Amino acid sequence: MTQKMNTEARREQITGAALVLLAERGSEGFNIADLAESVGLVPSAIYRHFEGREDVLDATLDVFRDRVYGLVEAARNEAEDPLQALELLLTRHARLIESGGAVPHIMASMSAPDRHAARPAKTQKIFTGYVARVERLVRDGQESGQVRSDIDSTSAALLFAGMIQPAALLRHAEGERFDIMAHAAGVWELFRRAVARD
Amino acid sequence: MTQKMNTEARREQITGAALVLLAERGSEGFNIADLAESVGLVPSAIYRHFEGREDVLDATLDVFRDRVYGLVEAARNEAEDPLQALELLLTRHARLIESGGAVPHIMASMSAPDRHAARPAKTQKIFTGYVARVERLVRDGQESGQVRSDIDSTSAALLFAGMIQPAALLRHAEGERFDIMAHAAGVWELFRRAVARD
DNA sequence: CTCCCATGTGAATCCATCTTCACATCATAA
DNA sequence: TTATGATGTGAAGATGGATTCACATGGGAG
Repeated sequence: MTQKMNTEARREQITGAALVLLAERGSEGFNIADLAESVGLVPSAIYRHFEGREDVLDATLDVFRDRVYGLVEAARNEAEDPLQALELLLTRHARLIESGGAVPHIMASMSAPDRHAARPAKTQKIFTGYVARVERLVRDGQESGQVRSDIDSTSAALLFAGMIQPAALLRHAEGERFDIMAHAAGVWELFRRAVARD
Repeated sequence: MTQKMNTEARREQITGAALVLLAERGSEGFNIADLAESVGLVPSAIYRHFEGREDVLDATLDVFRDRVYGLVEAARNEAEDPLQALELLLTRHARLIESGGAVPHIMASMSAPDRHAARPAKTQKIFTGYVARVERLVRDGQESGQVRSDIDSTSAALLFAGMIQPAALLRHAEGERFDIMAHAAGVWELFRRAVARD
């Protein structure tokens, strides 16, 4: 029999594995059997720790949110200034996607409505929260004079989000052939030119 | 009994309805019963015109591709120059999303793998085809001197695609409250500043 | 050391779809 | 007008995955 674990540790293990599966296949392809297998359990064992599939997804979404928001906070703290924070954030997103943690893929896939329908609302809230955090960085940049004051911070934040999303799709489509780090660098140049005060 | 129709007309009606349903709920929530109902048929009738669910999705993807590529061609033909074509294209995407035809939503949702797995490859091909077409517009702009020649056309094309994708998500999340036309205008200003030769 | 409850298992069972099938009906071609 | 094949219908069957449940087992409190 698989080693027993207390529920708390097991839940973390499971949500972590779920995040990987979601990045690979989206929520449609996500199923309990594969999830169980990926943590070395039998499907029914999942129900010792979660109420059901939807509950797993919900908990996984929490993990996801914390990681993504954590990325923004880390970038903010480590960078010297807001513009550099944005660049750092972009780089880290790219690296995350490169290593398989397809953030935007998850976003898109989880927001598809299902009949129980608490999940899409939650996903969307995570996205708007993300955009709001980026927007704050942009506004900070405006206050510090690095970013042009005549641009709309919301537009800039959405544009920033948009730099990452297609990259994840392409990465999925083309795999290794798509050099996502190079993409990040190229697109950052464009973004900087659009928003930076020169 | 529902009026009979010849298969060709019925297929068009069905794929059209499928596109609407996909935009609303993604491929996960897409089911034959609802599709049948939305064209006033009984589920089994769908099988008179398609081999099965996957076949419906495949055919719908064709319709989708033609519409999206058609949008690019139309913009190219109607505009005076490449840059204007891009702006026109962006506006039309926005309008399409506003009226419920959530293009990027469909993209993301259809690319999720399933076990038969021909669909994701096809979806991704549509996306890369779209990016390639936008990239051509960018290069045309470079040749005509409107667009800076020192930017990477692929990066620019992906950035362009990225202007639309988050907008569709937000539109889904916030509905009417999110003014997508205003977003398009704001983000276009940024894009233009990034790529236009001034 | 031993008992017990949280955790793990395998075999049902449930359930929502998709899919098939025998039968009905309409469009249309001759 | 009528025969025929294409299209529509309802009910039954097949499928795949989620969920439940009775039973097994091991880690740790006492």
